[in-house]
Amino acid sequence: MRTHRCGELSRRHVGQTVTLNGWVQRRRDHGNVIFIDVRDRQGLTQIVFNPEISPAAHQQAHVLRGEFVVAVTGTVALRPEGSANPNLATGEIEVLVKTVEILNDARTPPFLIEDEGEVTEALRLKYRYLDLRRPKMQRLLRLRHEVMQQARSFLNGQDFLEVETPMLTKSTPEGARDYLVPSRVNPGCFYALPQSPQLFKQILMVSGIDRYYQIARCFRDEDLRNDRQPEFTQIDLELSFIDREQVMVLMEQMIRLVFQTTAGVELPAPFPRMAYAEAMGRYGSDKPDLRFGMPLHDLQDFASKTEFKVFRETLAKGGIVKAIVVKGGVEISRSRIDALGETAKGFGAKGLAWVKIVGAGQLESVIAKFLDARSLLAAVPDAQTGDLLLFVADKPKVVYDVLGRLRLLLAEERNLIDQKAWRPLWVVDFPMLEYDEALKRYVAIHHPFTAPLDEDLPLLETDPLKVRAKAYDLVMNGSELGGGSIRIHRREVQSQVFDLLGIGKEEAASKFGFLLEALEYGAPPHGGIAFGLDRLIMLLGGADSIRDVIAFPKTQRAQCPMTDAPSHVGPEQLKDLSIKLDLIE
RNA sequence: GGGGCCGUCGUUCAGCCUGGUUUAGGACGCCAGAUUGUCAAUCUGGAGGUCGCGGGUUCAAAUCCCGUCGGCCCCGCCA
Repeated sequence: MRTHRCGELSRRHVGQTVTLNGWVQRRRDHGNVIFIDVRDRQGLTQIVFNPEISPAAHQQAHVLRGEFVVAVTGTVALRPEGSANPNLATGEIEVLVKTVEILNDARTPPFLIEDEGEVTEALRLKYRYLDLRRPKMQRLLRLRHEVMQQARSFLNGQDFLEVETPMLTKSTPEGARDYLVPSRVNPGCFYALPQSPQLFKQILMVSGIDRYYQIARCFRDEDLRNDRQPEFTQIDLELSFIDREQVMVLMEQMIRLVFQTTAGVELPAPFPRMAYAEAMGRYGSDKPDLRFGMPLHDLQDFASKTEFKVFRETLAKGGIVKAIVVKGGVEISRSRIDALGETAKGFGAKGLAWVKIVGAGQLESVIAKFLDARSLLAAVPDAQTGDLLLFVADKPKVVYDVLGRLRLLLAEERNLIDQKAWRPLWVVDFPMLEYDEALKRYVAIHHPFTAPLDEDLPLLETDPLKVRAKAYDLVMNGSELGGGSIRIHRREVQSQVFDLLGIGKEEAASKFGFLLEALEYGAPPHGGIAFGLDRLIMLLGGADSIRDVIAFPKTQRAQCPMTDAPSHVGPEQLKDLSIKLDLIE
């Protein structure tokens, strides 16, 4: 079989007799001389069939077709003067074939195995094994492997133990919808596939594992998106006897190493930090994209003094007024601004006020007569002649959300994003709870095991919404790479939080009883974090869909076009599981 | 649950708005022949499509209407 890979031969090998195995990429038949590119994971090598070297092999070359699997043996030779191919790693040499063996033939593939020319994704997924032969997909799979290896090797070096946790586990309240698995030996009972190994990794801390990690598959039965699959992978870890500062410092090292070794990207040290309140106030997002400016400007003072009724009434009702500055935005047409207004309404705003600064102290706007140019420009020092200001007045949550999203949309539209920049950011001091109007109760922003800041502990009883958590998210270029927290390690605090979340004693006992009990047996202070591996690969590899970084992903309807999963099962299988179907039309 | 875009030879795209001039066209691929230096080889010739599916309007439907299936994007959802 093979002596070399298709990407490794160079002028060093000239004169050697080698055997290559691989797939026929392309055949160029010149009559007497036939060229074939043989491809494997490593690359391409041009092999030459010449009747003067081997009439038999030359004869056989006529039947070779794309994607045939071959073994070729021949001599490595320098290509003739002027015929080297500088675009090919092996372009200086070629293999003069003595013998060729067809290891397998192949049907004509439904699409070409090359990066050029996009093919419908449905077709790619049906023939995923062919799609994965394409260099782009090979590169992404390799990148994924390398990221995992770098993370593993870093964590191993830091004395972490890789421990596997169950896939068949217990359904938990809160969070996403669970994937359920019926239990045959316990009729009527169901396992849930883990949404994350959260509870187990905390238990492992109680077990004295001290430092745990796992490249963990997680399952969430929610609707899919461009960056969301029903099963995805986390680099999941947990540490004992640490505080959040130590976690962040350690994780920065890991992320910096991964970026450096797998993508050659040097990230700043240390990563900047930002409190949640500042992220929301300045960027309208808890995962701000720092590759461009366009911050939100606070207009409380200005709005309180203006004649514009909408602003004043919003303030009177406890709302806020903020604005973003679109540099050079006077050129934006009225119809485009109206469309932005519709977009803003789609995001939940009641409306979008706008002002064009057409000259020194000169405003152009339907509301210009209510506004004093001088005090507006004083309130928004960024704004200059030629700029467009967009205002939203509403409850804080709406203002942040709408302006935050407009900020991203406009940055994209106006090409303000530095595509080469890498801007990591730790977002810290998240609120622990928010109030869910629909459920009429508090819900955990991170999860119910997140510890409150020590100094905010008393607020748990007096003003729970003011309580900040020992949580941290790592954000890169506006997407969340990972998040974690220091956990509650004392039973009484955990019970208090469950009370606030409206999780009764009985429910807590039946759902998390094992964790609560474990906390009573000497649980060490602990905390951890989980990184979304798929999204990390997307960022590093420049992939525009999560499906491109997963070998066998699902379509938007959570189906696999290759295997046709999920599928119906026979009555015997259902009977074994004590399941009767009641399909709703 | 909701909104949007898309579906035409193996692939990809045009044609659709404004129904008939289309025997549904181009490129890539495929097949055959030619070809001794190509590497997205080239040249010549050829095969290949019930226009996703069903129904309707019409003298006439790829084209207009309704429904349906599938793909993608987004909102909701994703502690």
